[in-house]
Amino acid sequence: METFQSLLAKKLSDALAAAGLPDAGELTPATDQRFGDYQTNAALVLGKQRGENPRELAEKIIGHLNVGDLCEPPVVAGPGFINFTLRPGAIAEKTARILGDERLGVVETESPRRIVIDFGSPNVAKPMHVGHIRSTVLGDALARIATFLGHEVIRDNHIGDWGTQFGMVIYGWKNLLDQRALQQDPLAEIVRIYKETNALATSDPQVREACRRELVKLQGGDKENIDIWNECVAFSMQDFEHVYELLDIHYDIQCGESFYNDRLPGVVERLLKSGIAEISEGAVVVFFRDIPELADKPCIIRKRDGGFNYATTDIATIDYRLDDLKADSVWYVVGAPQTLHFKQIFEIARQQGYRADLRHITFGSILGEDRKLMKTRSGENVPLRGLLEEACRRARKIIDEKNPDLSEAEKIDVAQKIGIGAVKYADLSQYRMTDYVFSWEKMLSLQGNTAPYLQNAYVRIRSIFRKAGESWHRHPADEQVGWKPMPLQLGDSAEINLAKRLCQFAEIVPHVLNDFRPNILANYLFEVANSFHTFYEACPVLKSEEPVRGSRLALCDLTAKVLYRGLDLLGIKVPEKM
RNA sequence: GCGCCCGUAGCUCAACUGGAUAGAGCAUCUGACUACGGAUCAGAAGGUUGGUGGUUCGAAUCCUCCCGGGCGCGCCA
Repeated sequence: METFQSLLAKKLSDALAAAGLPDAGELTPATDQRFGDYQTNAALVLGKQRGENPRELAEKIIGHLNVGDLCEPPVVAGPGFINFTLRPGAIAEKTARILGDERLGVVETESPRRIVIDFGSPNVAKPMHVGHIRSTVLGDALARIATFLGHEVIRDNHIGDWGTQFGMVIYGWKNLLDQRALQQDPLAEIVRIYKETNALATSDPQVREACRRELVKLQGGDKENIDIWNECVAFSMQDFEHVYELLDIHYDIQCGESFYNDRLPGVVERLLKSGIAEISEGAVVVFFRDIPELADKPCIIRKRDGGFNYATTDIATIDYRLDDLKADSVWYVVGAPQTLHFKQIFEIARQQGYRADLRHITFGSILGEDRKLMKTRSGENVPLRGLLEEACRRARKIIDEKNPDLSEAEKIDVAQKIGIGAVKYADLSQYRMTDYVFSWEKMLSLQGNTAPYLQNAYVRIRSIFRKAGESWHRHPADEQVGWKPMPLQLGDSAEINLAKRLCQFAEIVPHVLNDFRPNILANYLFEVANSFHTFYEACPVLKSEEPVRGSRLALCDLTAKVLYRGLDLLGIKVPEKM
């Protein structure tokens, strides 16, 4: 199904051709309601190119525009914009058709790709903390949206389950472990011994050396150390799974760093053989002499002591994803501090001849109330699990106040949907590059541009349908077999605005992936909820007469569907009551 | 020192990638409750987009130089 935007873009293109003009400019939603619904700057661009008067060009283009079925007659405005205002009849017709479409008008991509999305990636022997929210929630939302648009998505959890920290964990396990504490709260005890060993190692060179030896034994396949490592990984995975269950985020594969161990020597060997890497000061290093930006920033892929580091692992990971998984594209949802690292390994991939689309999707840092960076290794981080449980507790408290009549089971379910939704939405509704100030109040506030506001709009609609009778009892997720689009009656400006908004869903969703910005979708959904509330105040639904009543119910129905689907694409659930 | 990112209303953030008079939400003020769920709605107030110079029909957006903040820069991940 074509969107208004794509329909008008085609008509514009036709008109330009008919006028003997080249394609130029773009057709976009109007920047302001006063300018109608859509606008094009084609005449401005052409005027500049050809040294002609833009307003005269605009008139000429309008003379060839054939949009009477969609719009009022287009008008020239300002320096030479052409403005389009949709006719209510066209909006009503489109709205009805979207209502009958399972995809709500969103067309699948014409060039589906296989995309590996690398997100989350917590470290073993450390609990997940607030710093993991952004990558996890953002990556999941992008995966959902890409899937909906017709791409084949592989969600990969690149767990940090290998590396020098295990020297310390194993040393601590052998020397500091408290068995009783391990049984009570395994991960907490592992974290404790890791932290204590870390402290010892910084002050005592002998401990540091002992940790290094444990690491070498682990890497050499020592049975005792491998067993300890396995246990630590298992305990950590249990903790991760609990968080993923709460978040309702699930992976297709979880190939952690250790998965690539036996591939590392081959990677280094191949890069040396092909001349991409060379030996420098005893280490194996890749230099980027031809790239000014990286010229003085070499990348070490084998340390002087023969050990591999995470650059080696990431190169092996790219090989695996492209050669074995046959990915066309890999998206790394990883914080901005690693920008240089990814530039390096992407460049190495390019030098090896890979032509896949590799993207580092960065995001800002999580800051504390003091506006300083929350440190990963400080040990003072807020555990993610506790944070999510706290969110649910706070949501529960509000539900108890606002809606005490719900059953206990409903309260538990609703509190989880609201609490988790609030945390996710807080992240997804803002531009990913800006730093995020962590704040309980901000995250859990149920006022304003928040998940609960959107959920409430949905709940109100569901409440209307509960009262409307049997024939309207379909759930928005249910299939609609045999739905016949019926003409809507759009009279009130609140109805027209809401309908236009709903038609834009198909324009917004694909746009999110242009720059990996779910906040565009979040803001759109907020506008939908806002338009709905305005409509809800201005236009009685159940009390109005047919055919207006049916038309308004249809509008409510589509609003519920758009909110349900839109929030689902963000990984946020909606309750039926709240 | 070099490189990357950021600076928008008192606060938290938008602005569909160069479009018209820069928009929301909190907070503040004024209205609307015998309510299709008020977790709402209508309205007011709030700005030299850090500063400067430039590019052009047009700049928060692009280029220059300053100011301020964050992050990174050979054997950690």
